[in-house]
Amino acid sequence: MGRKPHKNDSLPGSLDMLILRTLSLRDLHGYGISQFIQQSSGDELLVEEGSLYPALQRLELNGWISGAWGRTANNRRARIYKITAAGTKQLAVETRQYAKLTLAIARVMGPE
Amino acid sequence: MGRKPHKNDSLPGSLDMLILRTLSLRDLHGYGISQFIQQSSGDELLVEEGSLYPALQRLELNGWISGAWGRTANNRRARIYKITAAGTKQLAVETRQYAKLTLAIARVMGPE
DNA sequence: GGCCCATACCTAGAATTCGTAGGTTAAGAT
DNA sequence: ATCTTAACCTACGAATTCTAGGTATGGGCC
Repeated sequence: MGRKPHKNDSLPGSLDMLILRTLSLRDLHGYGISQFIQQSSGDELLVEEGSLYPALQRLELNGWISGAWGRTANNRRARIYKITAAGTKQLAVETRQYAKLTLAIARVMGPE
Repeated sequence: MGRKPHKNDSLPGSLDMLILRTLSLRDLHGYGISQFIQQSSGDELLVEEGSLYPALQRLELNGWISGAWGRTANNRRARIYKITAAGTKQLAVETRQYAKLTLAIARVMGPE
Protein backbone atom coordinates (compact mmCIF):
# COMPACT_ATOMS: atom_id res chain seq x y z
CA MET A 1 0.00 0.00 0.00
CA GLY A 2 2.60 2.71 0.00
CA ARG A 3 1.62 6.11 -1.20
CA LYS A 4 2.14 6.66 -4.86
CA PRO A 5 5.25 8.58 -5.82
CA HIS A 6 4.74 12.18 -6.81
CA LYS A 7 4.87 12.89 -10.47
CA ASN A 8 7.46 15.50 -11.11
CA ASP A 9 4.59 17.58 -12.35
CA SER A 10 4.51 19.26 -9.01
CA LEU A 11 7.94 20.77 -9.36
CA PRO A 12 8.79 21.18 -13.02
CA GLY A 13 12.16 22.47 -13.97
CA SER A 14 13.88 20.11 -11.59
CA LEU A 15 13.95 17.15 -13.97
CA ASP A 16 17.02 18.28 -15.90
CA MET A 17 18.92 18.83 -12.67
CA LEU A 18 17.97 15.40 -11.35
CA ILE A 19 19.09 13.70 -14.56
CA LEU A 20 22.39 15.56 -14.61
CA ARG A 21 22.97 14.72 -10.98
CA THR A 22 22.30 11.05 -11.64
CA LEU A 23 24.71 10.95 -14.56
CA SER A 24 27.33 12.73 -12.49
CA LEU A 25 27.42 9.58 -10.34
CA ARG A 26 27.66 7.04 -13.16
CA ASP A 27 26.92 6.48 -16.82
CA LEU A 28 23.43 5.11 -17.21
CA HIS A 29 20.63 4.50 -19.69
CA GLY A 30 17.28 6.27 -19.63
CA TYR A 31 15.28 3.59 -17.93
CA GLY A 32 17.95 3.22 -15.28
CA ILE A 33 18.01 6.95 -14.65
CA SER A 34 14.30 6.89 -13.99
CA GLN A 35 14.69 4.02 -11.56
CA PHE A 36 17.60 5.64 -9.78
CA ILE A 37 15.65 8.84 -9.22
CA GLN A 38 12.67 6.94 -7.93
CA GLN A 39 14.69 4.79 -5.56
CA SER A 40 17.09 7.41 -4.29
CA SER A 41 14.18 9.75 -3.57
CA GLY A 42 12.75 7.14 -1.24
CA ASP A 43 10.07 6.26 -3.76
CA GLU A 44 8.65 9.78 -3.73
CA LEU A 45 9.58 10.95 -7.21
CA LEU A 46 8.29 9.25 -10.34
CA VAL A 47 9.68 10.19 -13.74
CA GLU A 48 7.26 9.21 -16.48
CA GLU A 49 8.80 7.93 -19.69
CA GLY A 50 6.92 10.54 -21.68
CA SER A 51 8.86 13.16 -19.73
CA LEU A 52 12.13 11.29 -19.49
CA TYR A 53 12.97 10.61 -23.12
CA PRO A 54 12.18 14.08 -24.41
CA ALA A 55 14.25 15.45 -21.54
CA LEU A 56 17.22 13.29 -22.52
CA GLN A 57 16.97 14.53 -26.09
CA ARG A 58 16.82 18.10 -24.83
CA LEU A 59 19.88 17.65 -22.66
CA GLU A 60 21.82 15.99 -25.47
CA LEU A 61 20.87 18.78 -27.89
CA ASN A 62 22.20 21.28 -25.38
CA GLY A 63 25.47 19.37 -25.23
CA TRP A 64 25.12 18.52 -21.55
CA ILE A 65 24.98 14.77 -21.99
CA SER A 66 25.95 12.41 -24.78
CA GLY A 67 24.40 9.07 -25.56
CA ALA A 68 25.62 5.98 -27.36
CA TRP A 69 24.02 2.64 -28.07
CA GLY A 70 25.25 -0.18 -25.93
CA ARG A 71 24.09 -2.93 -23.62
CA THR A 72 23.01 -2.89 -20.01
CA ALA A 73 24.15 -5.39 -17.39
CA ASN A 74 21.03 -7.38 -18.38
CA ASN A 75 22.28 -7.68 -21.92
CA ARG A 76 19.57 -5.30 -23.08
CA ARG A 77 20.02 -2.91 -25.94
CA ALA A 78 20.01 0.56 -24.46
CA ARG A 79 21.21 4.08 -25.01
CA ILE A 80 23.90 4.80 -22.44
CA TYR A 81 24.27 8.43 -21.47
CA LYS A 82 27.20 10.19 -19.88
CA ILE A 83 27.50 13.75 -18.66
CA THR A 84 29.80 16.09 -20.59
CA ALA A 85 32.10 18.78 -19.25
CA ALA A 86 29.51 21.39 -20.18
CA GLY A 87 26.91 19.28 -18.42
CA THR A 88 28.94 19.23 -15.26
CA LYS A 89 29.10 23.01 -15.32
CA GLN A 90 25.40 23.18 -16.00
CA LEU A 91 24.68 20.92 -13.06
CA ALA A 92 26.60 23.27 -10.79
CA VAL A 93 24.68 26.25 -12.17
CA GLU A 94 21.30 24.59 -11.70
CA THR A 95 22.16 23.34 -8.25
CA ARG A 96 23.12 26.83 -7.15
CA GLN A 97 20.00 28.35 -8.69
CA TYR A 98 17.81 25.75 -7.10
CA ALA A 99 19.28 26.44 -3.68
CA LYS A 100 18.73 30.16 -4.11
CA LEU A 101 15.18 29.69 -5.26
CA THR A 102 14.15 27.37 -2.47
CA LEU A 103 15.74 29.75 0.00
CA ALA A 104 13.79 32.66 -1.48
CA ILE A 105 10.57 30.69 -1.32
CA ALA A 106 11.30 29.72 2.27
CA ARG A 107 11.68 33.41 3.12
CA VAL A 108 8.23 34.16 1.74
CA MET A 109 6.68 31.12 3.37
CA GLY A 110 7.97 32.19 6.75
CA PRO A 111 8.94 30.22 9.83
CA GLU A 112 5.77 28.33 10.79
CA MET B 1 24.14 46.59 -8.87
CA GLY B 2 21.78 44.02 -7.64
CA ARG B 3 21.19 40.90 -9.56
CA LYS B 4 17.88 40.73 -11.24
CA PRO B 5 15.20 38.79 -9.40
CA HIS B 6 14.51 35.32 -10.69
CA LYS B 7 11.42 34.92 -12.70
CA ASN B 8 9.30 32.27 -11.14
CA ASP B 9 9.79 30.44 -14.37
CA SER B 10 12.44 28.40 -12.71
CA LEU B 11 10.11 26.81 -10.21
CA PRO B 12 6.58 26.76 -11.58
CA GLY B 13 3.83 25.41 -9.44
CA SER B 14 4.96 27.45 -6.48
CA LEU B 15 3.11 30.60 -7.49
CA ASP B 16 -0.26 29.51 -6.13
CA MET B 17 1.30 28.61 -2.81
CA LEU B 18 3.10 31.94 -2.58
CA ILE B 19 -0.08 33.88 -3.30
CA LEU B 20 -2.10 31.91 -0.75
CA ARG B 21 0.62 32.41 1.82
CA THR B 22 0.64 36.15 1.20
CA LEU B 23 -3.12 36.39 1.54
CA SER B 24 -2.99 34.34 4.73
CA LEU B 25 -1.12 37.28 6.27
CA ARG B 26 -3.45 40.04 5.08
CA ASP B 27 -6.00 40.96 2.47
CA LEU B 28 -4.27 42.50 -0.52
CA HIS B 29 -4.70 43.45 -4.15
CA GLY B 30 -2.85 41.81 -7.02
CA TYR B 31 -0.16 44.39 -7.50
CA GLY B 32 0.49 44.42 -3.77
CA ILE B 33 0.78 40.64 -3.69
CA SER B 34 3.44 40.81 -6.38
CA GLN B 35 5.34 43.44 -4.44
CA PHE B 36 5.09 41.54 -1.18
CA ILE B 37 6.50 38.38 -2.73
CA GLN B 38 9.34 40.29 -4.32
CA GLN B 39 10.25 42.15 -1.15
CA SER B 40 9.80 39.32 1.33
CA SER B 41 11.92 37.05 -0.85
CA GLY B 42 14.77 39.48 -0.50
CA ASP B 43 14.28 40.69 -4.05
CA GLU B 44 14.92 37.24 -5.50
CA LEU B 45 11.48 36.36 -6.80
CA LEU B 46 9.71 38.36 -9.47
CA VAL B 47 6.10 37.68 -10.30
CA GLU B 48 5.26 38.97 -13.76
CA GLU B 49 1.83 40.50 -14.19
CA GLY B 50 1.09 38.14 -17.04
CA SER B 51 1.46 35.29 -14.59
CA LEU B 52 -0.08 37.00 -11.60
CA TYR B 53 -3.52 37.95 -12.88
CA PRO B 54 -4.30 34.63 -14.55
CA ALA B 55 -3.18 32.92 -11.33
CA LEU B 56 -5.55 35.06 -9.27
CA GLN B 57 -8.40 34.15 -11.58
CA ARG B 58 -7.49 30.48 -11.28
CA LEU B 59 -7.43 30.62 -7.50
CA GLU B 60 -10.73 32.45 -7.36
CA LEU B 61 -12.32 29.92 -9.71
CA ASN B 62 -11.15 27.16 -7.41
CA GLY B 63 -12.75 28.94 -4.49
CA TRP B 64 -9.50 29.46 -2.65
CA ILE B 65 -9.58 33.25 -2.71
CA SER B 66 -12.31 35.81 -3.26
CA GLY B 67 -11.90 39.26 -4.72
CA ALA B 68 -13.92 42.45 -4.46
CA TRP B 69 -13.42 45.88 -5.91
CA GLY B 70 -12.20 48.45 -3.45
CA ARG B 71 -9.49 51.03 -2.88
CA THR B 72 -5.90 50.73 -1.78
CA ALA B 73 -4.26 52.92 0.86
CA ASN B 74 -3.23 55.12 -2.09
CA ASN B 75 -6.85 55.68 -3.02
CA ARG B 76 -6.38 53.53 -6.10
CA ARG B 77 -9.14 51.42 -7.56
CA ALA B 78 -8.08 47.81 -7.03
CA ARG B 79 -9.39 44.30 -6.63
CA ILE B 80 -8.82 43.27 -3.03
CA TYR B 81 -8.42 39.53 -2.47
CA LYS B 82 -8.86 37.53 0.69
CA ILE B 83 -8.21 33.88 1.34
CA THR B 84 -11.22 31.61 1.94
CA ALA B 85 -11.55 28.73 4.38
CA ALA B 86 -10.98 26.31 1.50
CA GLY B 87 -7.95 28.36 0.50
CA THR B 88 -6.50 28.05 3.98
CA LYS B 89 -6.81 24.28 3.76
CA GLN B 90 -5.31 24.32 0.31
CA LEU B 91 -2.36 26.34 1.55
CA ALA B 92 -1.70 23.72 4.20
CA VAL B 93 -1.89 20.95 1.59
CA GLU B 94 0.47 22.70 -0.80
CA THR B 95 2.90 23.59 1.95
CA ARG B 96 3.10 19.97 3.06
CA GLN B 97 3.50 18.73 -0.51
CA TYR B 98 6.18 21.28 -1.20
CA ALA B 99 8.13 20.20 1.85
CA LYS B 100 7.92 16.57 0.84
CA LEU B 101 9.01 17.30 -2.71
CA THR B 102 11.98 19.43 -1.78
CA LEU B 103 13.02 16.75 0.70
CA ALA B 104 12.76 14.07 -2.00
CA ILE B 105 14.82 16.19 -4.38
CA ALA B 106 17.38 16.79 -1.68
CA ARG B 107 17.72 13.04 -1.23
CA VAL B 108 18.52 12.59 -4.91
CA MET B 109 20.86 15.55 -4.98
CA GLY B 110 22.84 14.14 -2.11
CA PRO B 111 24.98 15.80 0.53
CA GLU B 112 27.64 17.66 -1.42
C1' DG C 1 -5.83 72.80 -17.07
C1' DG C 2 -2.35 69.67 -19.34
C1' DC C 3 1.30 66.43 -18.99
C1' DC C 4 3.76 62.69 -17.11
C1' DC C 5 4.61 58.88 -14.14
C1' DA C 6 3.47 55.19 -11.31
C1' DT C 7 -0.17 52.27 -9.83
C1' DA C 8 -3.29 48.81 -11.08
C1' DC C 9 -5.70 45.87 -13.99
C1' DC C 10 -6.28 42.81 -18.11
C1' DT C 11 -5.60 39.66 -22.32
C1' DA C 12 -3.86 37.08 -26.41
C1' DG C 13 -0.42 34.28 -28.07
C1' DA C 14 3.97 31.82 -27.99
C1' DA C 15 7.07 28.85 -25.48
C1' DT C 16 8.10 25.28 -22.39
C1' DT C 17 7.35 21.26 -19.86
C1' DC C 18 4.98 17.59 -18.41
C1' DG C 19 1.56 13.71 -18.55
C1' DT C 20 -1.41 10.42 -21.14
C1' DA C 21 -1.64 6.98 -24.11
C1' DG C 22 -0.40 4.80 -27.17
C1' DG C 23 3.27 1.77 -29.90
C1' DT C 24 7.84 -1.11 -31.00
C1' DT C 25 11.70 -4.37 -30.06
C1' DA C 26 14.00 -7.91 -27.79
C1' DA C 27 15.70 -10.87 -23.76
C1' DG C 28 14.68 -14.26 -20.51
C1' DA C 29 11.50 -17.23 -18.07
C1' DT C 30 7.75 -20.59 -18.01
C1' DA D 1 5.23 -20.60 -27.96
C1' DT D 2 3.77 -17.26 -24.87
C1' DC D 3 4.34 -13.98 -21.33
C1' DT D 4 6.57 -10.58 -18.87
C1' DT D 5 9.64 -7.06 -18.37
C1' DA D 6 13.17 -3.94 -19.87
C1' DA D 7 13.96 -0.40 -22.88
C1' DC D 8 13.01 2.88 -26.24
C1' DC D 9 10.06 6.31 -28.76
C1' DT D 10 6.35 9.75 -30.31
C1' DA D 11 2.03 12.48 -30.89
C1' DC D 12 -1.10 15.03 -28.61
C1' DG D 13 -3.23 17.55 -24.97
C1' DA D 14 -3.02 20.07 -20.52
C1' DA D 15 -1.08 23.39 -17.63
C1' DT D 16 1.79 27.21 -16.46
C1' DT D 17 4.57 30.98 -17.47
C1' DC D 18 6.47 34.87 -20.09
C1' DT D 19 6.20 38.42 -23.71
C1' DA D 20 4.14 42.11 -25.22
C1' DG D 21 1.01 44.47 -25.74
C1' DG D 22 -3.24 47.40 -24.00
C1' DT D 23 -6.52 50.41 -20.66
C1' DA D 24 -7.71 53.48 -16.76
C1' DT D 25 -6.77 56.63 -13.04
C1' DG D 26 -4.65 59.26 -9.30
C1' DG D 27 -1.10 62.57 -7.91
C1' DG D 28 2.58 65.75 -8.79
C1' DC D 29 4.38 69.39 -11.45
C1' DC D 30 4.34 73.32 -14.59
